[in-house]
Amino acid sequence: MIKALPIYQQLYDRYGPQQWWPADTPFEMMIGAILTQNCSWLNVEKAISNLKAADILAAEEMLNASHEQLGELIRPAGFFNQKAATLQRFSRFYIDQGQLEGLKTETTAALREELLAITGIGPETADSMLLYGLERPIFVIDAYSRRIFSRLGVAEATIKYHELQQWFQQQLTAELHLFQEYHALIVQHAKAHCRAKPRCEGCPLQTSCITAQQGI
DNA sequence: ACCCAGGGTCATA
DNA sequence: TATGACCATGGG
Repeated sequence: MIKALPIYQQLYDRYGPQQWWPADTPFEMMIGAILTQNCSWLNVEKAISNLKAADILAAEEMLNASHEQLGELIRPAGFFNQKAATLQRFSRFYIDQGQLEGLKTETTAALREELLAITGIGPETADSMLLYGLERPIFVIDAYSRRIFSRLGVAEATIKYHELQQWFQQQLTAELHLFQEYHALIVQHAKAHCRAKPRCEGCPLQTSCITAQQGI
């Protein structure tokens, strides 16, 4: 039976602390979570840079901007029509709940339900916001988590989001810092290791490359 | 030219 | 419930 903590330790030994999420403010973090959906972080940085340059990286300003202007600014992050609409729906919610101070007073379960009710925000985006923006100990699952842990034999490749999340949360103590670092390390492993050439040399997980086509 | 990226929604069977 | 189409840009 493979345990989650030894895997974490191997990743941490190799890559060190990640200090996620890269953002100046919680609101910027949550905007980044929407923008990074199925798109490389490099493109997200361009979009965020555009939003900052236009001085609308704030909830009120984002609502005042037109759909067309917002879409143009975030164009590098792809799916810009969908994401522009999602950004404005999220900004509406953020203001209605009393911004960061208001969100802080809500329970994690209530916050999660409310975030998932926003069209364009699914489980991974909501949990990323909770973990890194609102500092709640929720374990974030992504495509890499599925590949790694299915290839390690922990679960089927088609395991549901909630089930794999429960697998982690049941055996790890719910410590914010641990959950934040663990997810970041999984992403770092995909970036730094699996894209290295030659691929998969000295893989700390001994499970080959975790990109979609290059597995075991 | 192809594959992929720090997903999510909606229609269909 | 469970696949498939669709959204769209930029890097390797």
